[in-house]
Amino acid sequence: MKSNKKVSNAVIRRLPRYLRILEELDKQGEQRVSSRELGEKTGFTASQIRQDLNQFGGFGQQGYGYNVQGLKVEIENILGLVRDYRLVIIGLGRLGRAIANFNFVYNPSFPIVGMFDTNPEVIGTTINGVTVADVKTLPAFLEEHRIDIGVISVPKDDAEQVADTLAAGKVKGIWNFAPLDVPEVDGIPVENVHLSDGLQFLVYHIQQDER
Amino acid sequence: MKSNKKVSNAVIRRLPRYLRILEELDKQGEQRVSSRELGEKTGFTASQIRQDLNQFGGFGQQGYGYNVQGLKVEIENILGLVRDYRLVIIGLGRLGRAIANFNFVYNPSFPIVGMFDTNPEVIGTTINGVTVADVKTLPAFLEEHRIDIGVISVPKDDAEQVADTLAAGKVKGIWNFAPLDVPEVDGIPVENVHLSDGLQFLVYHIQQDER
DNA sequence: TAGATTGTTAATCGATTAACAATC
DNA sequence: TAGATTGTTAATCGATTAACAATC
Repeated sequence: MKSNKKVSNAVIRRLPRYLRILEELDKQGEQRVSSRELGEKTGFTASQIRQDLNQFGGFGQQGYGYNVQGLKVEIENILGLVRDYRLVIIGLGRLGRAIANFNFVYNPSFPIVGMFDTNPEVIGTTINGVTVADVKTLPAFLEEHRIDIGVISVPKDDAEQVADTLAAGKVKGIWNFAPLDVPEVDGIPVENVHLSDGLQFLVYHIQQDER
Repeated sequence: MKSNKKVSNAVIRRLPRYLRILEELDKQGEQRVSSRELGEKTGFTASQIRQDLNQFGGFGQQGYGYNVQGLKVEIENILGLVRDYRLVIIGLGRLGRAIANFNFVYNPSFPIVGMFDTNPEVIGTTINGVTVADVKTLPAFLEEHRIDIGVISVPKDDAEQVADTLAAGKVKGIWNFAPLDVPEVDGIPVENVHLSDGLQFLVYHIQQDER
């Protein structure tokens, strides 16, 4: 760690992309990579990559570049990907089950350890080995277990209340899939996912091409 | 339409958010909204909102603000949300099925009219009324039907090849969920979705708070 | 050593915010 | 009319790119 002034979110959001490429290169057995190569593979400029990485430290070596595995580990450390993060998910309708399944397959370091819903037909069912409980039991569950991240996939109108319950239960972050922006509660970071926004952005460009 | 210089993507990406709020206000029966109110609800500054909207035209009225329904329609027009867009989805494993279900519920204007996979156990099954076909039949299907958007949810190593097939079949846009960045082919716009990146961004902030 | 590539400063570019005249 | 709020220009801010000395 080199500087103590806050690093911008724009930089942080690029780190997972760098990480993806580094994992790829590592799997291919590559030992070194230059900022130029990394630029080609990520679509950013070499200059920007060096600028970004130097916010955190001088990970490279003049005349050589970066050690693939070393840089991968550095970025994992920066992002905090050094331990598992335990999730609960609230709302196991279609969307919730989809997220649970996706997460089960693609994010093994983010185990979902609790599932909650209000629907009596859903409560008691088992998804990826976890039994869905009544959302009324959520506060007690959060009290008992140390939960890192709450995933919200309930209907829009219930989302804020769920966020409040999660905040009261001292989760450390909220990953929201309900189609509204959940505001920060108690300074707990929130990541609002709006898949449809990306689709609408795509449509804009499709329509531009049609002119 | 007022100016003909290209509007930046940063602006376009904010439009779906404005639209969400306007739909909400419209549903609540609100007739008018000021840039200040819109700013409070979206988290952007009033100044930025006026600046953004004026890239496309003067939709407001001094001393009054914006007409909710009018502005909603304007933004829908800008984004191109004036007709349905027909999708095909390739890859109906866990992730693909999740996306298909999500899309079926939340994006009714984006019907999935074709589903394709390589797995004999998946081919022939029906999801939301659509029967999964062998991916070998995809080129013929694209030839026969006018498809707007191809959704990619195949394993990483197959994604680029699928993208090429979609491009050859003259889709107008690609919505990619495979965990790599599909590059543009033939200038066809691509929206790469990386859910895990958002989760990693969240983890960074969680870990910062723990300092 | 010579060549390559970083780390870092300075220059540029673009996006956001502030300010206010226009006007409903 | 007076008050409110836009549209728009100018100022500021921040992020990206360029350049190059340092150095492996």
